[in-house]
Amino acid sequence: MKTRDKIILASLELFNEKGERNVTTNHIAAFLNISPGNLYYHFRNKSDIIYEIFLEYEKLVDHYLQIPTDRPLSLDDMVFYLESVFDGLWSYRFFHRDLEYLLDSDTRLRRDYRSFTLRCLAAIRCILDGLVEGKVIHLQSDAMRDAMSLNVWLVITNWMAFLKTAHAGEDNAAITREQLKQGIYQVLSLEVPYLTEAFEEPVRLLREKYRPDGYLG
Amino acid sequence: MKTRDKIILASLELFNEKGERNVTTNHIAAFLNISPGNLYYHFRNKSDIIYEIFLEYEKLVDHYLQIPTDRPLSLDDMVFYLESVFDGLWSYRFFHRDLEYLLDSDTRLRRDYRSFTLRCLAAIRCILDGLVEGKVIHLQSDAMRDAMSLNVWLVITNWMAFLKTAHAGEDNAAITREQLKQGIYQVLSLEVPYLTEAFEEPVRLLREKYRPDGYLG
DNA sequence: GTATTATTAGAGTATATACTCTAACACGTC
DNA sequence: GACGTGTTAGAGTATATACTCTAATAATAC
Repeated sequence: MKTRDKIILASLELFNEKGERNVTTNHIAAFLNISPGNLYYHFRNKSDIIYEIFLEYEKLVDHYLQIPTDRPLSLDDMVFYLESVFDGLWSYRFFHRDLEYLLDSDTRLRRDYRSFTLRCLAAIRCILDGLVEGKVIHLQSDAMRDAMSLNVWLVITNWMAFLKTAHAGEDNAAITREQLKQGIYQVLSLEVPYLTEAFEEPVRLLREKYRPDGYLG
Repeated sequence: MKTRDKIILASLELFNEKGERNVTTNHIAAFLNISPGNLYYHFRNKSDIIYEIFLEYEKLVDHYLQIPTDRPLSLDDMVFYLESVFDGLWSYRFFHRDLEYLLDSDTRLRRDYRSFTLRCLAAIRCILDGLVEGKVIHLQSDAMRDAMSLNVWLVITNWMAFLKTAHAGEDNAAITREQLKQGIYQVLSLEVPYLTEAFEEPVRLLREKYRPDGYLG
């Protein structure tokens, strides 16, 4: 593998594990057994590494959130989208942790992340529209669909942070991918009141599957 | 005013304005025209300042979230709680920004913040119960009330971060207290499907009042 | 093989950061 | 005015951080 790619991979791994703030360029170089000079040959600065990681994150999510608009959506479709998004969130979980700082120190990232957010919101809105068309949910008003989309986004992007703070464990509270997926339960809860009768039971079962098991304990 | 209190106040102001990560103890001392030695006479380290600020934040929110359980709650009650919580969020807005890092570097804060979160969740749950009793909303199942409480919490605590990222403005995007309050619109949206018929119109009007005016523009 | 370019090592630097230490000052008490 | 306690100044330090520079090595082209 090319050194440049190794740097990106190692950075992502270290960022996810320790948080971007706690990982210096020297750490990354040491982790890879390369010199700082080498690292800086491939990247002008730390921000550039982060930006590169963001581009991959963006690509991944954009890939998964290609919503077909020529057909209604099923419950399975929705589960697929949720699973995909939470997978992405897991793989790049460092990102939302220090988001504000990252955006403040890189205007390019700020611009791109903003449009990424808007794209995600639009995709969520599309999914809702598709689910309405597929008679999974009913959600008449346009404004309510928008409000709902945004709430879905807020719940998804905040779930990881909530887990980290609510977790009873030690400082080094290790959140698992499984626990993260329990955020799906919360998103499904948002949809419950809008379900058509036919889907009340299927979604009940689905939520059962993702139900958290006492993270508040 | 005592120097100790001045330090807390100045720290809060600088943290809110620039983010905790960008504010050093030397900055705080310089801002107050006192020496670093003086600052460290009053606080053993930066974490102690942050912890002290958290205690005030906690006290404020705990004060507002005293929910009477001996009577049903009205719509006005709910608006009061929402306004209060968002006010608190505004006054201590630096806190949620670097939350994970802060909790990682101070186990005492981690412990206390966790119990604070659980208390807030319990309070939200109480409010929902009170609103059901007051026939503002209907929400039968226990599990759904819990899920709803958590979603309310997730939306509230993530609203500020969302604004910061979605804001079209420059790097130094100045979010206003008014924009923050628009988060209330999102919380009210969560409740819409559960409203009793009598409260559909009042809440519609209320939401109108808080409706965002094109932050996505 | 030689010239050129891409890659790498590794020592080094300017700056910042959290924090310390000592001496002085303020202020009340007796 | 002497003593004690609480407060403050300000210089200083050990460490870390992001990043640079030069020279050497590998890869590629011709």
